[in-house]
Amino acid sequence: MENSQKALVLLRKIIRSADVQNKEISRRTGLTLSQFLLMQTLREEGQMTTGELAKSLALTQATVTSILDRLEKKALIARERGEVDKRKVWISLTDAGLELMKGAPTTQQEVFVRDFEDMQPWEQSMMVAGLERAVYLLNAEHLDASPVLDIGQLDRPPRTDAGK
Amino acid sequence: MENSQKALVLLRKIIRSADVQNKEISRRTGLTLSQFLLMQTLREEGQMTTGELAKSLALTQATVTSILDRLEKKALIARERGEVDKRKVWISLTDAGLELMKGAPTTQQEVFVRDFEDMQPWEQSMMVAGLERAVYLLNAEHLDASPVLDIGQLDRPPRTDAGK
DNA sequence: TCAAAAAGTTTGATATTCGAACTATTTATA
DNA sequence: TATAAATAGTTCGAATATCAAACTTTTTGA
Repeated sequence: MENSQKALVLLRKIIRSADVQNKEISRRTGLTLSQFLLMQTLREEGQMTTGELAKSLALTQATVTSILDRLEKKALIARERGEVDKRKVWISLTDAGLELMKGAPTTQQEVFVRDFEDMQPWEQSMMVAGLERAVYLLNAEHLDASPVLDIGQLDRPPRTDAGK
Repeated sequence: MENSQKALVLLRKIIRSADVQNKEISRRTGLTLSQFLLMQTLREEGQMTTGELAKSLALTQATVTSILDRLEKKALIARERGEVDKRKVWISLTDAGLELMKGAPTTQQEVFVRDFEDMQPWEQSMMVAGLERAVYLLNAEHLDASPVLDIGQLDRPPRTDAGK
């Protein structure tokens, strides 16, 4: 098999594996997968508008609105009409929402990290280098992604709305 | 940043990028995302049972049945009752289904392949090796959850219907 | 000033998704 | 060997997801 085909198959395996993980975690939190991914995005990015959420999740605004409706009913997110630009609606996690996401046990990732740290340094570097190269080819460097496991992310300074 | 955190960030970038791509592609084929992913799995794995599909996609059998219903109505997949084990139902792509998937040569993937082939052989090998290692780690953690047909097992032998 | 653009919601339609109950078949065991 | 348990798949009902199109409100640009 071509090397490029091998790489594509491996990438798809990574993606599928992540999908499985996300589904498991979302079930553990009592959320649907879409709700969980939306909450995860919010946790990473802080306050966002409906439109930004839609773009980040590759969904339409209408879809995001309907997911937000349900999360709001559960008091996991809050809507706030923009003050500068009154068309915008700023979404943020409530305390309950933050708590739920903090409690989302990323056991899977913990296992990944433990196994990773068992590898030889040269192996670690090789893997990171390989992944970096793949991300570059996928043109995905610009995508905003944080390591979900990193609890420190939770108290990232709130995004400044200024430039919006 | 820790190497392991770097790796997690890179993996998440790959996953988001793929999600966006998949949504684009599925729209182009006139399929929903779920239908597309199911067809993609079939194309990669060949003939599969409903249950194997469900496990591979991290869905319940009931869900897969309903997606299959719609794909069958469009004549993109075919069901065939197992001969050896009559409880099983073997799913395969029809010619039309194959054609549709062949015709979905994701532009993104073409770009990926072209760029990949521009790389030095040693770089190609490094990337494949890195990805392989990542897939291995991701698999290892999943093994305890579902011992049977694990997602993306590395060197799964080509499917033989005999023993089924 | 006012038409177009932008942000978000609503509506209506189809699809996804699950758990639970069901049928048919196979396997295990007493 | 009889039969209880397990396995494979479907059906059903209910909650969600998802989109396109139409709509409201607000901002921008000419």
